[in-house]
Amino acid sequence: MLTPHSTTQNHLLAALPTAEFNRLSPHLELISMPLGEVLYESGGQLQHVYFPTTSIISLLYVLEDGASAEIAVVGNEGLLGISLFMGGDTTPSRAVVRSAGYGYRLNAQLLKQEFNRAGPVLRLLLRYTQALITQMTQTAVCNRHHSIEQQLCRCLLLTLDRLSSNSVTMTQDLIANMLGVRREGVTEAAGNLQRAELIRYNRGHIEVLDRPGLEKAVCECYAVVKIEFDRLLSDIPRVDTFHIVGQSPSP
Amino acid sequence: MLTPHSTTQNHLLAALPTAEFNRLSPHLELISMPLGEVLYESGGQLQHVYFPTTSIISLLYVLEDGASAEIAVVGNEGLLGISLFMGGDTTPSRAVVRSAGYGYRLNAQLLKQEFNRAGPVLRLLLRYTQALITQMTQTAVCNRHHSIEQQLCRCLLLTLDRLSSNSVTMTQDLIANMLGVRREGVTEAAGNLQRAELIRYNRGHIEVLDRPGLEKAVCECYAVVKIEFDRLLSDIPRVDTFHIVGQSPSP
DNA sequence: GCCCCTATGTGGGATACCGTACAGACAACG
DNA sequence: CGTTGTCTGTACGGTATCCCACATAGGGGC
Repeated sequence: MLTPHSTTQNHLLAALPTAEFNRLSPHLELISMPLGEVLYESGGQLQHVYFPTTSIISLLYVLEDGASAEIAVVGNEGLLGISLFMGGDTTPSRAVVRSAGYGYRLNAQLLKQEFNRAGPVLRLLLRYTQALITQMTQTAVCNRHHSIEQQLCRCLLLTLDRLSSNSVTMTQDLIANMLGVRREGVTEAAGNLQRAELIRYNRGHIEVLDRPGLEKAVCECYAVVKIEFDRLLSDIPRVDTFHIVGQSPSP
Repeated sequence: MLTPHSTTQNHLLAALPTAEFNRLSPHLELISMPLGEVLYESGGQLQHVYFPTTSIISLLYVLEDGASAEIAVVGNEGLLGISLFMGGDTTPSRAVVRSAGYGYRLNAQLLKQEFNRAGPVLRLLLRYTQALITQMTQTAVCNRHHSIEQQLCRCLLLTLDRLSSNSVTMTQDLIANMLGVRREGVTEAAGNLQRAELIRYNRGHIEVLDRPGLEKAVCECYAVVKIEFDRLLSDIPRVDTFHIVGQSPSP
């Protein structure tokens, strides 16, 4: 948290061409996102879009009976609020901060205006949306076919990719909500990973000891999504006036 | 199959403003889509987009080990090939004809050109994409939390909505592939529905006897998606020169 | 140091679904 | 009219996950 905040920490903002970035940047507000904060409620009108930098946001779908499942994750690689420019104005899902941190907020109208110029911003956002769709569909299949333990690995790796550290703050209860399973199921899976010395667990703090080991234990879904994100978003033009620091996507 | 074919049978085509429709219509090819035909393979380049009229297409995701799951359905309400204009050029999913019929095919480049005019076609297609995203996310949650029987009901209702008849041609094996479960699981669920006199089953032919009964047996997922489709696509402007025949979405 | 709350671990019974194997039944085709 | 292949029904054991109940343990406030 001592690192200075910069809009370039968000890959989409960093990928904006200079002209577009300069139009938007005066309106970007840095905000803090505490763990558990609800940024969008299901069905609510979107007033802002969010560009996470150090925070991670979970798109959760909640059923009538309270059961839930995570359908996608948004971190410093993306943006929260795609339904704004897709035309719906509302989302059918809830957005919850899943890892505390910071992000930039932008007024919904301003983003819409920029989108409607039908220039590079539109193309960039649609590409990102396409990548997000891949993540959602992969989640659908993963929910059907893979074990809790595999999904826990995926969940941890998705989190690691969006953080610079290898220690994660998430209770088993929170993870259970995201995976749409019981807390006890997570306890068991986490116990297995701990016995295999892949992670160390302690009251809401997970330390990843062996990332390559996690990558061996995870299902194919993780890599598929990662590769698709890279394919769709790695060749996007970067702003020419500075370089991206830290977590740039691996080639 | 004796009904004359018209582009207006596809709701998206019917919703195009006159000018846009006139630009595209000379290039629309009516094609027949036999059951089981693969229109897109996972990872393949898209040469055409498809506007189904009487056919129904399944977006299937196939895992490395051959296991599969349906992530969305496209019928006369939509279009197949969104990743074309979203920027990816390829899809990570397979598109299979799940109910034989007809549809119109359009050259990929022509659709892209029209999309890039950034006019009503772009807005219409993005709205449709948003609706499709809802369907995908709902499928993800449904896969996690609902029983095979509920999902079978959903599958049948999705099919009915896209056909004018109430008899469906699908083997239990095909359904099992789409739901991502064993064939025997479908046999059992279908047996239950048959004993409850909701459907009648016979070697690949399902006759729906009691649609209201199916709607009572299905999970919430069906209605959520339907409502969202209506919300996003019901108020789209229709072509002013003719009326839509048949299967218009119920209000 | 003590208390309470939250987080985690454990266990036993129920259930939904899977994997496999096989039997009957209908249709198409010779 | 029989053969063959496809489609459907059934049965049995195995397993992952669920549901419920309860035990344990660390941490913060007092």
